[in-house]
Amino acid sequence: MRDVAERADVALGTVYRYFNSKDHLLAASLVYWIDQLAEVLRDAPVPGERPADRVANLLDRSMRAMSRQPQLVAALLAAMSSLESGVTECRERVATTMEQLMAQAAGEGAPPDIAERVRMLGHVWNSALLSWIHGTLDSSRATADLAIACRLLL
Amino acid sequence: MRDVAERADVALGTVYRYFNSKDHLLAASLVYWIDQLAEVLRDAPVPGERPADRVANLLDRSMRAMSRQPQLVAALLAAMSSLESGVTECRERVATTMEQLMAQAAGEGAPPDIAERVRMLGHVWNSALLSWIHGTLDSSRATADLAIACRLLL
DNA sequence: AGTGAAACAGGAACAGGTTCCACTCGCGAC
DNA sequence: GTCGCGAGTGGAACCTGTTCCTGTTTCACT
Repeated sequence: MRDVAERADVALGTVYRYFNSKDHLLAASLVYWIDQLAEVLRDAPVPGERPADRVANLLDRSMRAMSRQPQLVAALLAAMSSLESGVTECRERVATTMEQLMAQAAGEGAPPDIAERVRMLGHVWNSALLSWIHGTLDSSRATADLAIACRLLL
Repeated sequence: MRDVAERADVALGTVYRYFNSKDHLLAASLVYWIDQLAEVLRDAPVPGERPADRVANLLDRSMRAMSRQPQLVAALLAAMSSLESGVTECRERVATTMEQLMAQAAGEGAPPDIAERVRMLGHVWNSALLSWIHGTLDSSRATADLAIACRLLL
């Protein structure tokens, strides 16, 4: 945090005026990151025959984007799982963005209870990401799990 | 950690001989906790007609057990999402235990690709638990999500 | 009995996230 | 013009997880 303050040319206390904690700061920067990713993905319509294919493709792309900065993403996601209050808001914004992207990618031919299914996919996405940064799953296996979940759920 | 050392009547360094970090200590105690829970659940066969019902019931019970000590569970789960090395082993032990329980509860009438489906359920379980301790989902909603996932996946 | 390794005590020291406080400065309201 | 206020400064201090070091005990093995 001292380094951040120095790089931003402000006092340490000033950083803490805008962010409750280090985790909050990191989580907020993940929100920024994801928003940018979402913007890029929104403009590039996902290919694929069936909804499951399209959503799987979307998640694959997101995964790929993240796996270009594994350490950064690991730090940001670790911060996201903090219990600190300011982080909660960030978590919800990220979750909403992802579900919107998925629902949109599902598009035509999606089952009527799509929202429910997309929420479940959101859960799998969360957990797969964590498994990845925790080293339990490498990025290709995480992507594979996501594809499986899409197939089973859509 | 100083308090732990004092309560255990050992020196601080001794605690660090057995646990890499505070997170490791907490994660290890979650492993202990879950193992006990698993023992209880193993002896009480889960009721339910179909596999989905039985697994949903199992997860409901687990959730109920955990929601008796929300703060403790929150602290332990927060520790589990640490990037520290010692914690990884604990995470894997917990995941294995849960998947065993679920596969066992699924029992007869389960689809042939049950292992895959149970892995997906494991993902949902992870994420639902986190959503719960993060306050995004209350425990009944988390249980509901788990039931939905069981229905869709089994 | 002698020895060496591992475990432990006791405590100092370090690191970095967080808080606190006294003070300054710019700016809009009156 | 000046008054009041909120943002910002600079730095000390605090808290607690973690490390390190020195000396001591325990115990299996020879």
